[in-house]
Amino acid sequence: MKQLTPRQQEILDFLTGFIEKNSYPPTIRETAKAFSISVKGAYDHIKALEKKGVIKLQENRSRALEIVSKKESDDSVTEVPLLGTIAAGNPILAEENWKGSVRVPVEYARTGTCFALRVQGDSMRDAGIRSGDLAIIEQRPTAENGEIVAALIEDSATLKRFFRENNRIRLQAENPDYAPIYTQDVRILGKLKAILRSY
Amino acid sequence: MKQLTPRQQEILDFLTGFIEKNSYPPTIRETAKAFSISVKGAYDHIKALEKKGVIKLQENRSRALEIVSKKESDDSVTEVPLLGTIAAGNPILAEENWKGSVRVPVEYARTGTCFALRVQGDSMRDAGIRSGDLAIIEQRPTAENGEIVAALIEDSATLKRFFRENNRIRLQAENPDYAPIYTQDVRILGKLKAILRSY
DNA sequence: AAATATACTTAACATAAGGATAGTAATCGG
DNA sequence: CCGATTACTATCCTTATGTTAAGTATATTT
Repeated sequence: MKQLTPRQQEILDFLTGFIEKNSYPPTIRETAKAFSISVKGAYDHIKALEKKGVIKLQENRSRALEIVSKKESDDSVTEVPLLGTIAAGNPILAEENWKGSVRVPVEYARTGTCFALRVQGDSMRDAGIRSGDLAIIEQRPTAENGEIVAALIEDSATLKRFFRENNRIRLQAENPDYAPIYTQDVRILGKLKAILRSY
Repeated sequence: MKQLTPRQQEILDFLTGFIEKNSYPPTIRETAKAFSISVKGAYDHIKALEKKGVIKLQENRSRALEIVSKKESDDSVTEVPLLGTIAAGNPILAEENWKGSVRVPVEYARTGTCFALRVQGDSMRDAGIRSGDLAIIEQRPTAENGEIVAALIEDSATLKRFFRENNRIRLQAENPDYAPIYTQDVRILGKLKAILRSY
């Protein structure tokens, strides 16, 4: 990474400060105004910063500016991906399923093998799991009887209690309003490790 | 802060995920595209989120969106004290009450003002709170009607739903087997911020 | 001396994006 | 039953914004 000129450093400081304050980057015009220079002046500076590799831009998009810097890591928490709808064929951790990521204390999740789901519906109500809760799932292809698992039912991950019976699998909700699901072929995504709820 | 609908939660998850990934927020059109809905559809959702106070917008500026809770969240985890039996006279955070400490991601607790309790009993069963859960409490001397609070009852901290009535306070369990407690004088330790459960 | 980089200017353009208007349909609490 | 809220569609308008063009002036490097 090349050396920045004093002026470029000033511009960069402004960008960082702006993001710090507003949580989104400034437009080129906002930058221009802050330094009382022309739009093109600011544009050139920002392009120069991109060329020197300290920021990244996306063409033709407003405020699409990212400051390239070190990512902080902390070993008492892990980041696990938060998944949304899960397309049937794909590996569950595929980009398409990704909805964001959440930080979880290591006590609750192991990096790499865990992911998070936002609970929808009250089918596990009597197990104390409520709509809106964050479920931390440890990836596993199968489970023990009685464990709560995340299973793929019609393209969406659902929490149910798992029971292997003679020639079928029973997925049991924990709410009398829901009938058990019997199936020979179900994709088990993993087993429930933790529930996090915030008020 | 009002409750979000499932759809609104989805939208919010997308916003958070997008920012996580790109370091700047999406435009309304990008949001619309992600959900394959119209621009106005996405616009309404975002406005609804603003109205509910979970995000902040600036008028007439592209991507000028800030997620409110994320404001002070950056430095990952805090340690909060885990309290056991609480001696009546003492300040709750007195050494004697300490049973250890737990690490919690900052999203769930603010340092200094929060502490943790291990839930005992099933009096809050119907609120999805179970024996063994870890409750994160934010210290407060009082609470709003309907909030779940930790109150000091006979030297031990108990979770109950709080209601201020004419000349008394009603502490209501969330389980028909438990009668409400009426009292003129109760010590409110704080209000429930989060529930963490591990399997 | 020529080429390149820095640090700007004014002007113009295309389109990305926010926001308004109008309307449909379903759900929910009083 | 009514009004409010949720969850959208489709069209339109205006402004905001990235980007290019064309140019000036001063340094720095080759």
